[in-house]
Amino acid sequence: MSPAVDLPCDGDGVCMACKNKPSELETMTCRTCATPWHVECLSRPPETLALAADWQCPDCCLPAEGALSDIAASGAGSGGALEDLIASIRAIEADESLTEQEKARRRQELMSRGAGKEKGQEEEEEDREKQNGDGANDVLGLLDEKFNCSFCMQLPERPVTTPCGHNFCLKCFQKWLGQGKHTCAKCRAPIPPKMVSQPRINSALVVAIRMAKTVKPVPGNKTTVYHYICNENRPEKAFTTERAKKSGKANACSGQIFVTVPPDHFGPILAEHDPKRNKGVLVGESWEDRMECRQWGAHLPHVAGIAGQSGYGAQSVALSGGYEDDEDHGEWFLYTGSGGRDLSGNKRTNKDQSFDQKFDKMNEALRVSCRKGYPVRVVRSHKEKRSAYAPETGVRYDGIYRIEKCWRKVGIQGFKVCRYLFVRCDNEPAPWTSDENGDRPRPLPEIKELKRATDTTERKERPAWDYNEKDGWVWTKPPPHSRKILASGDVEENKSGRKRRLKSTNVRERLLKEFKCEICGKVMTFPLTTPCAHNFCKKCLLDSYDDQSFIRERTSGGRTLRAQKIVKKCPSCTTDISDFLQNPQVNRELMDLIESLQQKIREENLDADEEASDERENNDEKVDTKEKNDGAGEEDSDGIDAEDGDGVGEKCHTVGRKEEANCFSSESGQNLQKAQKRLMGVSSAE
DNA sequence: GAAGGAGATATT
DNA sequence: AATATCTCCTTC
Repeated sequence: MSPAVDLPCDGDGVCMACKNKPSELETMTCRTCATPWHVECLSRPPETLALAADWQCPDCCLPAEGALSDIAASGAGSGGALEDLIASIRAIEADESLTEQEKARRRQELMSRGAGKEKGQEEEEEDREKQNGDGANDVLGLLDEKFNCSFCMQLPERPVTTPCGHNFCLKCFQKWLGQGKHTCAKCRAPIPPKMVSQPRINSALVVAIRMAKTVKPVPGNKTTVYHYICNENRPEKAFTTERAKKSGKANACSGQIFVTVPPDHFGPILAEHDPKRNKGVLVGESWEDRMECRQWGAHLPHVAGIAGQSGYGAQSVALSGGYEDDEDHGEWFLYTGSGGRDLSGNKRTNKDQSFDQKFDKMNEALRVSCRKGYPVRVVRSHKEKRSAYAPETGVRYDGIYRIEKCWRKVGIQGFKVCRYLFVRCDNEPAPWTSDENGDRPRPLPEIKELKRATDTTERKERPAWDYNEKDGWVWTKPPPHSRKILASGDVEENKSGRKRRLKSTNVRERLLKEFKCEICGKVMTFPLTTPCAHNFCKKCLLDSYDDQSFIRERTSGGRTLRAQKIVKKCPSCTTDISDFLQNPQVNRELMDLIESLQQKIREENLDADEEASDERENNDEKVDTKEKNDGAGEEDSDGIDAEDGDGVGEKCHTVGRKEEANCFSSESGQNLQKAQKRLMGVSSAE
């Protein structure tokens, strides 16, 4: 429609004009908007090398139609505005502390700010940004940057969707149109005249974005995916921060956590938790040091020997020779609790005990694992020099143990220490044995020191991790539900967490409802947004026109008349969308969002199913929990959480205990199927 | 060359 | 604040 419009390169570096991918030498980058352009396809390439170095693209430079001048004209209006703006942009460019991405963001911000903004609007903008930051982005983690308006880099306030399926703020869009641009700023597809003169707000998006912005950050769920994503931006190896480098000191930063288990995951780390290798953490696997061991989730704390939470349980321990009372017999060992040492000041290596250990903190966590019969992962470090079972180098995963008993005794140094009897109970043989089978239940060793023991605790209930002839060592009840709802750094892990979570579930489901096709009423598949801002499944919309042709041939008395365009009204209004229907483009951003939402909901349903099982377990235990009040203050009852399952768990209540114990692992598979079916019910539009 | 001081780091 | 570490650096 327009003569020789200059086109830049797209995100993949392909020139939108000639469709070739020019080499770096053949492209020029605009100094203002940092967009690459194919030099050969420019209608007016720079004449000299000097000009090329300081080149501005056609979108940014031409005084008559350039964005900058328009902004200057429509903005402050004063003569110096343009110069000011350019000076500001140069300043951003020159700022070496900014990343390229940050520079681009600031440039965009400046451009949109320059365009005649009233006072107070900036503040509003900041608020909005804030909300984007800890609201939408964190809440759902779904309305991420790819959904932002490409002009202002924010979630669209009044979103409009082009027929080519791209979303922008109305204001930004209109500003763009005001510059005489009648093509999509993202893909350069032409924008129909009707939309130019009267852009429509996509109200489905409005509601969705508003909802996302108004909810507070929610703890995600404990799904593996979540924990994985949290670590994506870390390097693969442990690293040294700039700060540490400066002082020439330690390399104590952990690299990525590769496994997708929550930090308080009990038991083996299975293949399903290991997206990287898909094999899980195997017995005998070893790592260079505690940092690397941490990355594979076998034992997370990089200093402490016990991983656990008082009142909840301990997930893993490390044997590294820190306590001289330890006694290692391979298949069983006596472990000493932590504490009792004065490490104040800089006495990090102080091995001298100066006070009694108590069953608190980590020691209490171990005691909980003892009472419940939880599986505890054990790693041995080369630093354990007195044990024949310790590895020569590095840190090795030796499998699952159970704590059969714990007590206190007076240790070698004369102060009381907490003691734990660990007995191996893994389906895989230990790294030091030539036996090809895993452990079988074995009689407890005779412990001489038990005679002088105090505060002895033995397990009274059925262990959560136990042996049966058919399956070996398995969970006899659902593993404790992860309390690590948020990623590291979370401090708000309490009862209110559950409320917010409940809300978030609803929000996600409501969000999905917002994305209903206006024809089939189900969540859209391949969503189309018409220029009149109505949303449909691609299939629904295309199917609703019997006559697939766009032009009607007319004849009159043997004479061919001018062909007549067939009017195709939008199913939701009277607008003729026949032009749009010729080449309807799926709103990919919207589709991605919908898919993410569905994925989240599916995971949450799975989660809810598990929680329902948790509750059932709790009910069973209610009788004997009375005597235990340990950690009551900080432990929020799992039973409350279970209500999240919106009735999903109901059915499970009819399942007998015995069956449930045996088929626990297959149960989750069934849940997956159930969840998938539910989801299909919502989303299948075909 | 070994031992230990000191600073960094992550989790409770 | 504590912790069953890691590293670089200094001291013996």
